[in-house]
Amino acid sequence: MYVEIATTRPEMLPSCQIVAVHPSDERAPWLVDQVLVVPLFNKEVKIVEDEAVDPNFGSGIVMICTIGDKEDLKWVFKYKLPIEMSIDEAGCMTEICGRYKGMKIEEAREKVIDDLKKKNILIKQEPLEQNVGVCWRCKTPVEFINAKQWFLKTVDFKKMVLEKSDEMNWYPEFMKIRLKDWVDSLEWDWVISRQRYFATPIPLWECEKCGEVVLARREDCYVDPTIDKPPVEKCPKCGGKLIGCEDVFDTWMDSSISPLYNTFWYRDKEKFKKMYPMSLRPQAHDIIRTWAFYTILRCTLLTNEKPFENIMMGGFILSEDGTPMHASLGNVIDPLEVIKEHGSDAFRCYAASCALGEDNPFRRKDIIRGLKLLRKIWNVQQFIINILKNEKPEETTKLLDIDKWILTKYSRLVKKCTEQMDNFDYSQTMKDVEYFLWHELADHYLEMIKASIYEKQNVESIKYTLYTVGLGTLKLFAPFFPHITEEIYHNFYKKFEGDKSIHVSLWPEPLLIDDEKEKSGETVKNYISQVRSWKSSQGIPLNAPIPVIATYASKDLISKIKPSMSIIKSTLKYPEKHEFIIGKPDVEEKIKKIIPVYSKIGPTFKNDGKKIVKWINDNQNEIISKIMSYGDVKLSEIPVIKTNKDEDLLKNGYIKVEKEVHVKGRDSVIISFNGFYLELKEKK
RNA sequence: GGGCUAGUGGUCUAGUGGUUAUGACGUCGCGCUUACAACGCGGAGGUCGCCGGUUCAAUUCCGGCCUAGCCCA
Repeated sequence: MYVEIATTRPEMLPSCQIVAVHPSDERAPWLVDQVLVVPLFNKEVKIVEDEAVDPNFGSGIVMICTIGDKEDLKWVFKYKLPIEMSIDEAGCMTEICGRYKGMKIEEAREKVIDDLKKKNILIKQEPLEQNVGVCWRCKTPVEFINAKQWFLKTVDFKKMVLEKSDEMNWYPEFMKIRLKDWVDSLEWDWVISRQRYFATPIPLWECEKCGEVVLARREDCYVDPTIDKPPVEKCPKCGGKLIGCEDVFDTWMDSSISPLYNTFWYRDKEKFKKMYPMSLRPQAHDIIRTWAFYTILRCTLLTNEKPFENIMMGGFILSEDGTPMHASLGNVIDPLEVIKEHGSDAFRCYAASCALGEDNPFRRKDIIRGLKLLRKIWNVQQFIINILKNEKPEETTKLLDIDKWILTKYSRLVKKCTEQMDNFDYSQTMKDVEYFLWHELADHYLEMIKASIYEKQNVESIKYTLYTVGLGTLKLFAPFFPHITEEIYHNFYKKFEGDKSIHVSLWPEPLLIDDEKEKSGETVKNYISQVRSWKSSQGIPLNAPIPVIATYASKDLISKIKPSMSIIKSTLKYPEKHEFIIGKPDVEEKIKKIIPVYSKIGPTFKNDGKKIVKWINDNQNEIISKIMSYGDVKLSEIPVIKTNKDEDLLKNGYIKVEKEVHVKGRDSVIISFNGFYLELKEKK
């Protein structure tokens, strides 16, 4: 009689301890408690029943060896099996393996299989895909060995660690789940001893005879017990010889006290009280189960308090092809060389553009973007400094609409950036500041005030605004580009501000939020940029005068731009007698297209929405002519749906119209955009 | 195998339950404009990984799959 067993580790037969079958297996009732003889080794083992056996794997019967895998280890503890090792530290078969002793694992495996075949014991052999732990360097499968180690009690403190982790803010939040899953899966304590050459020695001696442990005295540390003498001559218990511990600590034993070390724990009570817990732990996501976990565990055990308030998880910088950098792959990018070539601020621009917690391929080209931005910052600041003429402008209440506009924009930016930085969303912050500097301040505000400054109009309010926004923007950039911002600060702002470095100066505060002026400013900005882009499209140089006689628009629009009349005229080189007129010039307007508004039609008509949209698209001409003659179309006029509603489509926002303007008369040209109509004297 | 995350123009990336999806790099065209031509303006370039579900409407929410990254003492 025999029992069929499938195994991936035939070379472990000599360390087979028991054989297990699932309790529900129909063979279980007569197999359990029977004794089997291990082939080739004539060793007697018992059969047990165990829920953990997978009845669908192999023959449904499993042999338990010391120690093939993690499952085996569990069974070792459960059934208190003897730990008879078949593989030694060198990866060779041990004494108990008989004629296979001294062979390498693979060799022994082959020989055992051969011998099983010879004896006709092997029934079947088939390939199996497996997931085995391997050495990260040489890819050799990792084996369990039986060795004496030092442990730190950990399993008892799982709940404590999770509670402390909940007290901290995790950025991004989902990284906390990784810690939780790790802690929940912990089954044994932390092995803190390592058999290595370089690390912190474990400061203790053991009695040769009775195993008594003698710890180093605190005042004697740092201690290397393989060199230094123990604090007592002989074993205090039996008088035996004391032998220094040759093991060293797991590296995380050292790194897990970094918050304690940095806050002067045990060295300066006051500093410690002030600084602990630390405000921030920045780290990468690959060492959550090590650095983060062991730090929380150890610091909490020693202080009863969490080690830090916030934990921020950066991603990896991958190689340019998107694969992780490894010395062995030869795809490592040396940051020092990048910095040497392009400067560290440009490099930081790339780094800061990577979203928190996400891996990003390194892109040399993104550093070029950084250089461009730095150049823009420099040029904008030089322009501002040049206008300010070595003076700090007085605070003034006589602000122009566009001053209030840019100050409002700036204040909103400060508010947003402050909130984002508080949440470690630095990549968004850098983009927001960049957008503001480049596409609000430089492209629009500076363009709008330029002519005014040259003509010496409104100089005070503009100077005040430039100084405020210039310095504030520089401060917002400071965390990202510490060098260029510091340089500009020292060159100009420092003598007025007094702080010895921009990096110790106060973070800016929002100072003005004016919704109304913000809207006016936006209108002026769009007006000017539309005219500039029209000039550009006509091939007219931007500084060439254009004969725009009048601007027509609604009362509301005119009231928004009229206060900025002088800015508009000087910026666009309008003739002095240009007029802003409420109303429309003598033009003919034609509706070109009817556009359905999905966000209005959808929620109102649900399933009928599609029919309505189709009807609108199919009946463009009919709808256009109805609007031209009656001003609007009613819902009840749509034949494809039944409705009692009598609402007007256009008036109630179910549709939008696209218009085309035609000129009436011959000696002027009309350009129109966003509700404005500009009348130009025709050229020639 | 398990947990977490990501997949968007050529490349990298932002973002959103509303139909014309952001920006950068690259590319093409136009323009020297008293801070910046290493600049400005404009254009081209996308079945938002695949399949299904929820919804009037999905790139977005849900489920499955594929691919990639990190971790699994």
